[in-house]
Amino acid sequence: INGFCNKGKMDDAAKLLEEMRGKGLHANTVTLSTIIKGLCKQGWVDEAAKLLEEMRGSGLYPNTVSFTTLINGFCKQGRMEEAVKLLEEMRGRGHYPDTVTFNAIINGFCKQGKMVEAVELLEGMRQSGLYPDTVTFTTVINGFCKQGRMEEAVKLLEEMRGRGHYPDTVTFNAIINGFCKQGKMVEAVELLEGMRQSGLYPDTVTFTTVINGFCKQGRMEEAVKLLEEMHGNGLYPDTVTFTAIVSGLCRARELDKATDLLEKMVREGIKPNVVTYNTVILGLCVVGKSQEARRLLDKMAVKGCAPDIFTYNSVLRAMHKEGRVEESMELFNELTSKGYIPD
RNA sequence: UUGCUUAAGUGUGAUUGGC
Repeated sequence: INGFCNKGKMDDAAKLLEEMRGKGLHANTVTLSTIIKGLCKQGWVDEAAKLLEEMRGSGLYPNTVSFTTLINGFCKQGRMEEAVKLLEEMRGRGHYPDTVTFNAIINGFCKQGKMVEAVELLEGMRQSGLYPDTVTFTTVINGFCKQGRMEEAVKLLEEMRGRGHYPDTVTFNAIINGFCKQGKMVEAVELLEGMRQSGLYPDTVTFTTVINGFCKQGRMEEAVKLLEEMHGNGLYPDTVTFTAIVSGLCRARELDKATDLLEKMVREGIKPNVVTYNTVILGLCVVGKSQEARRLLDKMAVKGCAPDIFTYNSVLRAMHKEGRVEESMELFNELTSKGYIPD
């Protein structure tokens, strides 16, 4: 059931649940939490909340994990008031929030850019007898990074160390990304090379972050050099890594190299996903090759990668720019008939 | 009864040319 829920296949999960019942097996708290998570992942948070509510008095009790999962679901939708209300409710029902619960809420505030609330909660956890952990600090550090407040991010990194918490690779990745987004590649590379001194190893995300930083500055040679360095570190580029470079090549108007790289990654057994295709399609559109873009849109579908509204928008806009009104009308009809909602 | 094992929750990277 967890496997299906993680893949978003709620129908299959329901079938298994049904099969369980048929065999006289009872769902338990873990089953309940698993299904709540599955519903939330689909964006069906209200259904998840209803499910938790309905389980009252059914002998199937939600616990701290169940509540936290649902709280995280609300947070992911930016529904912070409801998340906080649920926090109160679980307390009222005798379930104590733990560090994971707070981390979910703190992340929710960070994603809304509400750093005051996030820091307040980080400091206020103690009053609930809870201690922030590496995830808590990383969450808030990332929040500062996303706002470009790098001084505060670094200050918090030092503070967590002072409090005896060790940053991990994810913490560094967040900070490195912050510097990259500010165009401060010197600092980013320094951290990439310096993290070993903290006993930490860069991973695929670290390299991809810095590679993307170089790509965004049009420094493709340095990006490719880093890509090659990965192997020496026992790391392999993944779909995201390749997409970052493909995007850089598109930006640099090197469409031939971008399409070559797309084919190369397939040969190396790394599957392009919808973002990768969108990147190349947008690249083609921008240089006025809407027909080639259209062909690639059809091809991705054949390869089992469904286009999304982003894909269609790129091609539609390019067709209009090129004065291909009929083709764009045709494509528009196609997307609506396939059930896509124009945005 | 005791022990072991397994299953659920939180943080980081890629596509978003108005010029």
